[in-house]
Amino acid sequence: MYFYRVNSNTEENYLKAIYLLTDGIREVNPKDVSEHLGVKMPSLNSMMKRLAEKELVSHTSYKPIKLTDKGRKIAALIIRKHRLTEMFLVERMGFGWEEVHEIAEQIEHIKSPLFFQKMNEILGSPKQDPHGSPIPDANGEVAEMNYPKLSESKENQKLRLVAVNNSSEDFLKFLNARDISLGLELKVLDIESFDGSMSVEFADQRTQTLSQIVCDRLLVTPIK
Amino acid sequence: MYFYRVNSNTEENYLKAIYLLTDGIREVNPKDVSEHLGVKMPSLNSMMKRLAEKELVSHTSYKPIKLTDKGRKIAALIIRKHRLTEMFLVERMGFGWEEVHEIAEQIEHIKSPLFFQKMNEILGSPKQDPHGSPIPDANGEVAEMNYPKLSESKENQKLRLVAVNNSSEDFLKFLNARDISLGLELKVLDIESFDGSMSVEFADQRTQTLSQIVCDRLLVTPIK
DNA sequence: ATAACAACTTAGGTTAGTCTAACAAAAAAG
DNA sequence: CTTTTTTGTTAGACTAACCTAAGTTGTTAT
Ligand SMILES: [Mn+2]
Ligand SMILES: [Mn+2]
Ligand SMILES: [Mn+2]
Ligand SMILES: [Mn+2]
Repeated sequence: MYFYRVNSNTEENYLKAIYLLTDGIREVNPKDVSEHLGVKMPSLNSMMKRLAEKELVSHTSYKPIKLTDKGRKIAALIIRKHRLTEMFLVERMGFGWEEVHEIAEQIEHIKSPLFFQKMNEILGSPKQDPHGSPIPDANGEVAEMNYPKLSESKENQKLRLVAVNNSSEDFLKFLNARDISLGLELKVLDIESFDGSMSVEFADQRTQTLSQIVCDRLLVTPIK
Repeated sequence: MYFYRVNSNTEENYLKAIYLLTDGIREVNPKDVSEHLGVKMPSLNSMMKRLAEKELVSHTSYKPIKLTDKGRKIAALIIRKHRLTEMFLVERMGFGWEEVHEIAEQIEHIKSPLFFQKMNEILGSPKQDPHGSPIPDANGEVAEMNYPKLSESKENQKLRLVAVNNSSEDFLKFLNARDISLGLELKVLDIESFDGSMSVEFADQRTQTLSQIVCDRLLVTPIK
């Protein structure tokens, strides 16, 4: 019978960062992780030693970082808790999708399997979070959805907005102000070749021009 | 314009412990606080220095400890978050009253005023937690309810169970097993003078004998 | 009043998690 | 193929939160 070693919140945040930068499976350069977390390289470096010691990451000097199977599973389960929380906050507590990330960043570390089990039941085992990101299952398995960006679409294509790439409050408020939310149907009318901006028509006939930066952050799926 | 200094989870736990041992206003001996928190005296001692430095407690060497007004308010607001959380877990997430304390112990430290505001709204500004303890208001003011213990009641008195003194999982499971929950009406039939145990009759005619230890933990109010 | 004991404080050590400064390796530029 | 720049590592310092061991103060018991 093994003892279940609990990781600190900080360790969990490092694991999650690596997961998000690698989809769990690729490698990532230390610098990118340190920037993602907002810590300096020596902090990253000593944490990698600890996590390597615990066999949650594999890392040899001057080489990129990768999660081990064990590390990947732990990270996926933290992300599961994060996304379940976001869904719960939106669906059961009346939060807007732009308000939930910071709170979920904290609640994901709550030590209580039952708490997240209850959330999951209440929500009916949701498969996506409020931003369209997939929720890993209770074993840490993720159904990878590889939706294309709106910016990669062609003219006249009819699309449905299924996820956003970026959950920053500013960006989501920008979308709110324009009544752009998940599930929205749209058609690409025109693509400006010199700046990559797109004119799109929404289901309710509204027409808007979206900058390339915005189009890069909207994930879509073709319809009809 | 003042900057709002955030306290660490640990600092919050110390403040809360002192509050619970003093009702916010009395003094308490360092030893009692250290035992309540499960830390050794030197840990308590150095934390008292920090909190005194921050003007949240007043403490001079070899004297008992007291919260300052500032410290009392902060502590009451943490207790508010704790009890709101317990209520939310029971009322909106289907937890039993015996399951919520440990989770609330963690969630009380979540940094998000909006999160607790939403909880409060959803619950309709509850005045008590699932164990009958009063929930401080948003200014940290508490309506002190001084319910007597069942053990202090006289024979033939009709009573309603309004709170429990102790929220340990074991005790609450003991009550669950006997279908004893808040609101239950009961009558004291008989008091054993040599061990302080009581025979009580519940509203549904069931009759039980409760040990003094149990009767000490049940808070009641007279009816009719 | 003095001894014994419990409560409290001080000194100093540990681990987690961060940082800056200095150095080493790898990658990019010339 | 050097030189420069960027990336990564090591060393060492700092704070928060804990501990043990040793000494002090205050309180009870004789
Ligand atoms: Mn998020
Ligand atoms: Mn987090
Ligand atoms: Mn509680
Ligand atoms: Mn707590």
